[in-house]
Amino acid sequence: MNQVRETVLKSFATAAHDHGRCIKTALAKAEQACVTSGKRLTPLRRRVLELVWGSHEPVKAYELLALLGQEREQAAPPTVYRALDFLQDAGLVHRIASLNAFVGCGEPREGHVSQFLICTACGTVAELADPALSSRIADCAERLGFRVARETMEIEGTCRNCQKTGKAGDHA
Amino acid sequence: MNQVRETVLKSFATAAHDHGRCIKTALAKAEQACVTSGKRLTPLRRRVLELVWGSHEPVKAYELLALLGQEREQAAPPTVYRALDFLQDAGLVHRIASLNAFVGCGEPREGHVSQFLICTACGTVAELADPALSSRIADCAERLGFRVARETMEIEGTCRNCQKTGKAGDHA
DNA sequence: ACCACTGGCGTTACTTAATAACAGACAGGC
DNA sequence: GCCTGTCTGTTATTAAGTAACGCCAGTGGT
Ligand SMILES: [Zn+2]
Ligand SMILES: [Zn+2]
Ligand SMILES: [Zn+2]
Ligand SMILES: [Zn+2]
Repeated sequence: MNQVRETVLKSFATAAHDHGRCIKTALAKAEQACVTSGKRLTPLRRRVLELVWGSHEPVKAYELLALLGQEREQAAPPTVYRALDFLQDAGLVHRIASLNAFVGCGEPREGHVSQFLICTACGTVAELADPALSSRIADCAERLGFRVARETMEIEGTCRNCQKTGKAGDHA
Repeated sequence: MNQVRETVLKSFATAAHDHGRCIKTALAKAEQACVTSGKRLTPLRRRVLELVWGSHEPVKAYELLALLGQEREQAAPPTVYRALDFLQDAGLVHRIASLNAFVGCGEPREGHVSQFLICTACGTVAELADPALSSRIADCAERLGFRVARETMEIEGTCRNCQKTGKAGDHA
């Protein structure tokens, strides 16, 4: 049986981990990825990425906009959407379609699949990378003559912590 | 190996099938489902469902609104969103989150999973119902202590027809 | 017949999400 | 220095979805 890798390691592990480290390593990896791929991680883009990594909960574009607005005069929708577009293309953040929100990617590789577990109680999101799942999808598709280009998988439910603590909040 | 069922049978089969039949049987099933579950398929809801079934391509809420506006004076966003909410709850239509759009469900059962193949060339959507896929997801989740409530799976790519005809349109 | 309660719908107004289009700034290559 | 492309600022607009209020028809009890 294939081992499931949970890329956002701490996400469902402990509520109060050293999230500063998460942010720091994420930014370091991002810098690295951009250097090797020749993309420009400008201060604005870097800052937006940092804000996205503010937590392991998905962030809304207009929340980012508000945060940006606090620290610089000029901040309009295109400001944040352009940065997010770049970050998505670079594989540094993912968009969660079912939530209209964004999360940082713990393992930036361009064009990799996105499989997410979303806890509707605490709002936390964990990113999976299960090859068996992908290949099962490829199987289904192939049998119908369908060529897969991009997969969006967003699984809502309750994480271990929230099951224990009986939380039932509505981060739907 | 499990057999993959493609619930919207004609969707990727022939471009010009007898879609009138699709609509008719879909509406008949819907009536039936509502009767047995004690839900009220009012004229408005029925009409919206019919419009959703206008094709096998997902329909946007505001397109529906425009269509409704042609045939009745009174049509505001809540009109169509309320109907769509009802139809979703009844399992008669699905929302495709990655497209902000809606498609009719060929096999109305309340609360069943939604797995979609979306052709970015012709816009057509096919609904899968692969239990093996679901159980694989359940496996992954369980290993992380995650309890699954709802799964959203939206696979983009190219259908058999569009591969043959070399179409590359952008119904992204 | 009367009343109260409900669910469905019309209506207005608003929030949130995202994009278009144009202009200035700024860096790197020549 | 100057051209060129990319990044960003700015304004405006479209698309998507929701809140809140009130009307009315149907229902069910008294
Ligand atoms: Zn963290
Ligand atoms: Zn949780
Ligand atoms: Zn059809
Ligand atoms: Zn196609």
